[in-house]
Amino acid sequence: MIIGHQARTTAEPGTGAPSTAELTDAEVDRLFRALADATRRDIVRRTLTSEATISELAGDYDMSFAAVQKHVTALEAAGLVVKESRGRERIVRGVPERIERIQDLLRGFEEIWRGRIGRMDALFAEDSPTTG
Amino acid sequence: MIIGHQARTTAEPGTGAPSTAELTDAEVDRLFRALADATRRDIVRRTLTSEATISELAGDYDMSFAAVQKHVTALEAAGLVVKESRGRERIVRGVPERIERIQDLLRGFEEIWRGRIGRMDALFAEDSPTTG
DNA sequence: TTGATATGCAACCAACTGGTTGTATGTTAG
DNA sequence: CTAACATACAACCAGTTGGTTGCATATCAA
Repeated sequence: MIIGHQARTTAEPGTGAPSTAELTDAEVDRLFRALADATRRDIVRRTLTSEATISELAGDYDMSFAAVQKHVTALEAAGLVVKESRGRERIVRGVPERIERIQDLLRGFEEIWRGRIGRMDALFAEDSPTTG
Repeated sequence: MIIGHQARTTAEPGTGAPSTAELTDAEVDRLFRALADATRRDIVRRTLTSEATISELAGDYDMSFAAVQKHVTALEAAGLVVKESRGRERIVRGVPERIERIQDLLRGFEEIWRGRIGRMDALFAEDSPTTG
């Protein structure tokens, strides 16, 4: 069906994480990979409800400060959180728009197979008049 | 907020991919990781619309048969596709329920921050009677 | 049986991940 | 200034990933 799927979307805007605009394959990769870790999912959940410093986050997981810091960096690269400097601290906040973006992506998948079902319905409709 | 987040759900049902039942952290990991690759996303898209053999899939990507085979194995382990034997061929089909499951997960995230907004609305409601 | 096709699987490899420790730098408190 | 705190970052390491090739096995076609 598709061979050059790695060059589907527009060029990379700079490996950053823009809020609007199409996502490149690499960005979608980063997005899903960032969520493929329970600690990172938990950090996202946490920072969606209330902001937290890296120290606060690090205090709640059974790993080093540096490890948590790297998780936050991965989430930031994926655009799932943003960091803001406040004095010597870094405030981490979840980015709901990014979650919605993933939902959009999956809705795309959903439409694909809904489309298949729709076609099946059409076939049934040719046989029986009231196939709901 | 949560420390023992790795032991939230029920025990693993056998590293398989059941259609119903709660997903363990490890299963969610596998699910997101499986989607963190453009080739695998493309295979899922393809097999959601129409089934395909491994050979057919392998023919469309610029990599070896074995590589595509491993991608399919990863997707199968994540429950995103199922394989069925038909003679010497293996028919690969996408599993829409699994996509829906991820949507459910993300909807959980959405509710978290919607909850925050809801609380903000409540605060505004105390000040002005017709906010929204 | 023979040959072509479709798959499965193991061994191998480079690159990446997810953790560690150590050190440097910037910021706040006395 | 000095000490404590918060962060950044580099180096290191074991395990995983994503690709390869080669070989074994099963099925289909003559």
